[in-house]
Amino acid sequence: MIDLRLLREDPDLVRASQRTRGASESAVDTLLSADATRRESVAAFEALRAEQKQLGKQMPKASGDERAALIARTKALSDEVKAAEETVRAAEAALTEAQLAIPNIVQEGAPAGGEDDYVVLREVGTKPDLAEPKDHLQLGEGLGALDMERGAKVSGSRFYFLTGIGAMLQLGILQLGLQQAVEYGFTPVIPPVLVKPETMRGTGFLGEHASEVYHLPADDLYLVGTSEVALAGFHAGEILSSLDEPMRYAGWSSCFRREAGSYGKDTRGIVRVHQFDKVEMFSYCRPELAAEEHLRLLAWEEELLAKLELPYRVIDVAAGDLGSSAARKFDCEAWVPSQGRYLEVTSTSNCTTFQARRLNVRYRDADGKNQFAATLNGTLATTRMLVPVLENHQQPDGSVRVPKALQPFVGRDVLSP
RNA sequence: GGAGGCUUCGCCUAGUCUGGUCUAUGGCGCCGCACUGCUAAUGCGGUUUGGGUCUUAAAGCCCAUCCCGGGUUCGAAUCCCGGAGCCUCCGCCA
Repeated sequence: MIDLRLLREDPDLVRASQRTRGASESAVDTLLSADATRRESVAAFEALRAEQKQLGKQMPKASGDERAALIARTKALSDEVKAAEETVRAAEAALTEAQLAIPNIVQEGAPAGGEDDYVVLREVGTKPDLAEPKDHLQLGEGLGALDMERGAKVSGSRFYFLTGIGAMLQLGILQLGLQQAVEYGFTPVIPPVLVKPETMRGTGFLGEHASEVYHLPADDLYLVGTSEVALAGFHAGEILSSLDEPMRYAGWSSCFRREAGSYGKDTRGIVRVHQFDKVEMFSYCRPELAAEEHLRLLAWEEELLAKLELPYRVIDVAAGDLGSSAARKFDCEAWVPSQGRYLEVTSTSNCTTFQARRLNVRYRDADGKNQFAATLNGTLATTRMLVPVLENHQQPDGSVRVPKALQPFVGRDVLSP
């Protein structure tokens, strides 16, 4: 959620942000008035409550008629206090609702507009020259690495088995990612993948993404769509004693997504699936350092893509496509020869203090004051990377060259049928 | 699954039976100051968090906060109900 103080001081900044996203400007005025209403109701309640406490103090000393009069007075006051409290509660609920309706303030420099208004920052690597590229599914099946049919038999569409060399390849990619993260000082984490509603809500995934999330009603738990959820919740409600250096975590987990509303989209192979594995970078840092930390996460993502020897491009995602928590987002898209297009394989978001405000993650600054931390996340390695890895490194005979960095994990330099 | 115990301002802890003087005790830690010819000891002071109000700002004042949510009451850390977490024992499973 956005900072109400900032909103009061500079509502035009928020309006401008809404404009770049193509989102509602009137929501800003709704929030402003909800804020004013809440403060009025709080003041009214507190005045009554102060009187009640004042009179309550006289009670033990009073006796006889005086006491009877006091009780009569405070009895009436008691009802007024309860009513005022109820008003405050309603005002607070209205405020929260209005506050949740406004997404994070877009970082300066992010392109305005919608999904197609991204800006390509750079293209890296050389696309392979393939006469008739096979797609990852053909290659994967040919290698005995991927079994979609049995995935569907056992669990339904968008489920799959990674078998033999496919399993090794995926583990290799993930381990390569985790190893790199550890080298750069990340704390590796294997988090729970089932989380409580408050954790899911705190990270913002029960808003516009609610239909994407698996819910287990018997236990009222949610399956995470990314370990970002658990890593963001890790320090929820805490005051971090020092944040001079960013606190960096690398979460390794399975991820679950319902992919509701994507029927007919990316139905072939493992591009879009209900369950996959991912190593996710997550960083808590001081807000003023968030922008540079964001670039660092992006650089680490690119470093991994380079190790996988993939051609890719980096895009600066347009404001309208950021999602509610991000102020800025960069995607790395790997080249997919069979489709002749780039495919998103990693994504890094700077959530500034938006997510931390909801999760109540703070740190003590140099003056000893508590401030909300900034949170950032970025994909390091994921199942989806199997697609460009198989396709870009394929050879005419259907074998696949293993990138050097993966060879120690996979145990061979060429995968053949 | 059953029974019991616990949860207090960073940590430990008093207070809960017997509701008001709890504006929550003490210790440890931490911060500041004083003193001593150095970082030790001692003394004094400060030290939950959030919100409101006022202010250029600070201070001040007010409200909330004793795991969470309800209730009883003029008044709840304290009594009642529900829930969560932790611990112990029993059962079950491994």
